[in-house]
Amino acid sequence: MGTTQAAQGNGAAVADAPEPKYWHLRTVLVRALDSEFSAGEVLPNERDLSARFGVARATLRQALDQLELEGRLVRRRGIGTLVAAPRMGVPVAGTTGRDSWRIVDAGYAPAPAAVAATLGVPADESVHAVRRLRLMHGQAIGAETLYVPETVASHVPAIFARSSIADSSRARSVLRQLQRLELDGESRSVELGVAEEQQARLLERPPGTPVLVLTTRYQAQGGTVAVAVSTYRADMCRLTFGASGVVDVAPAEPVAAEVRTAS
Amino acid sequence: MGTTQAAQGNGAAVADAPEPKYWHLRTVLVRALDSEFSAGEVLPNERDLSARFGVARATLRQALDQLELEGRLVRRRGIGTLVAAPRMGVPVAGTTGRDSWRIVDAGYAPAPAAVAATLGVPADESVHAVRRLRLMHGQAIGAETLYVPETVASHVPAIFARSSIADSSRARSVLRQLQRLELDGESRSVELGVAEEQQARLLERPPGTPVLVLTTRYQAQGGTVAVAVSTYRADMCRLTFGASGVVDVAPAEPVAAEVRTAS
DNA sequence: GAGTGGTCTAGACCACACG
DNA sequence: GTGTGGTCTAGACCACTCT
Repeated sequence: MGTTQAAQGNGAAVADAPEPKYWHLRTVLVRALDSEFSAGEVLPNERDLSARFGVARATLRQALDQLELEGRLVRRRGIGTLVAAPRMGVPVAGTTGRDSWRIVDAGYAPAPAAVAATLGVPADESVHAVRRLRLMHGQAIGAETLYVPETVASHVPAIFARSSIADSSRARSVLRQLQRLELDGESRSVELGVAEEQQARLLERPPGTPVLVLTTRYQAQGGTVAVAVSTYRADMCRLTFGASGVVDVAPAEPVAAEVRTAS
Repeated sequence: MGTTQAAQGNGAAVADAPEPKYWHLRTVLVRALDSEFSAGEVLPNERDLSARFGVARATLRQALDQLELEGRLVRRRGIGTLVAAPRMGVPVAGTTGRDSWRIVDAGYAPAPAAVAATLGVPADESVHAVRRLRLMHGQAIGAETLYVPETVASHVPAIFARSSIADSSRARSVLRQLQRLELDGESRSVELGVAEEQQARLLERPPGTPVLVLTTRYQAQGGTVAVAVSTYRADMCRLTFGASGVVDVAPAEPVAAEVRTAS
């Protein structure tokens, strides 16, 4: 090494698979985290770490980015980089379950196009929208917006019925009516997304934070009577489905299972 | 701008929320993608784009990283950056469903600690492991490893019974026996992960690719008789649950729903 | 003020796919 | 060879938190 470049400096395997430095670093750090650190501990700062490993800070950060995506690190501006606690198992309730939710606000406005289509209402028709936060251990881990057409939640007090006043009276009223419905069931989907400004603020994270987007369609009378779009912090949550909403035992972390593949 | 620095150059909002350049760029690009591009189109190359927007290439790439995480872009080395097709709805079958799976191989080896614990077998005890690929439209979208204790799949032909020979005979035998079981149900969980070398190879993606990790616990006779760990490409998949495994209509993309929040 | 992570730059080389 | 994305560097400033 002489010039300015670096790219695949390649410290370990000599000439096989040009493993990127940041990926190798990640592997090293994973091992260190597993053996020498426990949740809540503070890592050395990025400048020290990058010096210790002989890489540029940007490269080190690329490795830390990965680990943060995996939920193994938490970085706090002005504080440092901490070892994250294991992900929480977040039950996805069989019904509009009885968990710790905190109502944020509610309104009456046109739903996003995709939601309107699912609900089978005209694209520009206003619906009730309830926004709430999901809490766990006093932590905001998810933000949800629940969309309910007026035809479903028709008994909203007259004061709110067609206004766009936002408060928790409307929210409570809408939720109550939804719970009273005889639901045929729910269908759900999960995908990866990033938090936009609004969600990011609710989750107390910067915009762009990866989130698990859970979309729930509440079915009744042969149609979809409500849609909920929830965004859960991908770094902290493991969404759990299934008959029992109980705490689950296995974190299922070792993705790269070793399976003997030859004689 | 005169010196070398840049940081919060802040092109738009003058003095309000110091929005990072890359985030602003992302917003601009999202709009462009929505209005001026369609799936499969090739974007201008990164050097041109960064010049056009007056930012460093690294900054542009930060914006593209976000869009790729959201599954809106696909970057192919040596080719270019393409507009991604909308995510596929991937049904998570109610049972060991009849989808397009391709058996990769199978083996007999100790399961990862977490899996062993869930199965209720000693940590060092060998279990059957079947690895298969999930295909959709001829595309590999997920890789799964299924762990079945020997006590459950006991009728494996003698030739494979306790050897570590890996082939599809063992795989088929194990799958057949699992399907014949009377299952009480399955419980599942979904979390975000990154593909390690092995999975990455199967999914034809570089290591570190974000994946949705789906863990399925098959219940029978009051216990867990098998565990499957599946990793799905997070950029291409939307995992769908629910009574009907049918194609779903609403992509639920607009996460940042606009809810009137004041008078 | 000192220390931390977050953002940004300018320039370089590498690995890959194509003609 | 040419063009593309992928990796890496060295150095800088910004925003935040704590003392």
